[in-house]
Amino acid sequence: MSDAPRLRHQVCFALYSASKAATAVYRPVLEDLGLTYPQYLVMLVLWEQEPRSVRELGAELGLDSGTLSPLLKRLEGLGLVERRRSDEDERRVDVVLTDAGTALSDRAQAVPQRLADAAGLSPEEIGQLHASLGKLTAALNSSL
Amino acid sequence: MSDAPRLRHQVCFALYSASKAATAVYRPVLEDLGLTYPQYLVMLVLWEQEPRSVRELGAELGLDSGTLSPLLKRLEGLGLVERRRSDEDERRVDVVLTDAGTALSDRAQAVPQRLADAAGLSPEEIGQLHASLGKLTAALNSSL
DNA sequence: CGAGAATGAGTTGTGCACAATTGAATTGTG
DNA sequence: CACAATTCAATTGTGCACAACTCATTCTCG
Repeated sequence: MSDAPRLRHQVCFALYSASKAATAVYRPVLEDLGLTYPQYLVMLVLWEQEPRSVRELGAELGLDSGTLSPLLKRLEGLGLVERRRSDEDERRVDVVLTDAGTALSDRAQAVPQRLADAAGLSPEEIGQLHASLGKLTAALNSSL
Repeated sequence: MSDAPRLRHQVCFALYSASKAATAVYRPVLEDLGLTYPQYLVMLVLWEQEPRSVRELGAELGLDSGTLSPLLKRLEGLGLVERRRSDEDERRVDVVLTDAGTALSDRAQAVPQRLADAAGLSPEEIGQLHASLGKLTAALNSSL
């Protein structure tokens, strides 16, 4: 019998699968909004507070400019955000919502409920899962 | 105060972050083996049993031929697998390990422990997290 | 003040994820 | 048997993730 690591025993694969399944549930809902999942994450951050520099967005989401620059360019193309060089620090690019970007927040209200409906977990289980994931992510990131 | 959904409250984002953090922990270890994370997953399946058709690999991993075909071509380029048309059903392509692919299993033994070390969770917490993720993934996938 | 280090955003290149399509092989059904 | 429907793998096209690099701006410290 082989002693190779088994796919189904790996927490790593469980995370990978769960994350893919969650974005798959979101995909059709977000498609109605004209957004991909990472674009939705950026909009979430901006709905909480704007303007935000590319660097700040990256810090919130764990993404670098290599990912964010073209993504923001697409959001700008959709007319949801605008980018402009900061006056105080001309290295920075501040991202702000357009009226259309702000307005989209209303239609995004129902998105998270979709996952809760599909999850089939009790609120307690959801809460505990969320807490465990938070601990795990913090520990993993601090180990790098 | 805004009633927009908040980034940090979303289980979805917790999953996304945890999954990215886990693959980031694996990345340097897998780099020593010359593999990316999805390539490692394919090797895991093959170490358990071979040959496997592209379709079977996809069913195990939740990936389609659009992802697997080029990935397998790269694994073949690395000399770890070979692909050949099935005799019984010429639509199928069977993937088999080369000697080098089989041998790599030994060096992959230590990979999963790396995540456990970095996770900072007790075995009980790991087990419960694993179980919750399994339930969640199953529920999400069945809701599609 | 001025030279070198650090920072912020962008670009390039590689690889994964997924939708949509193609084309060959097989299966099912009349 | 014939032929329509299905299955399987591959390809194309779009977008994300990340490493490595470039370049301008800002900071630091002698």
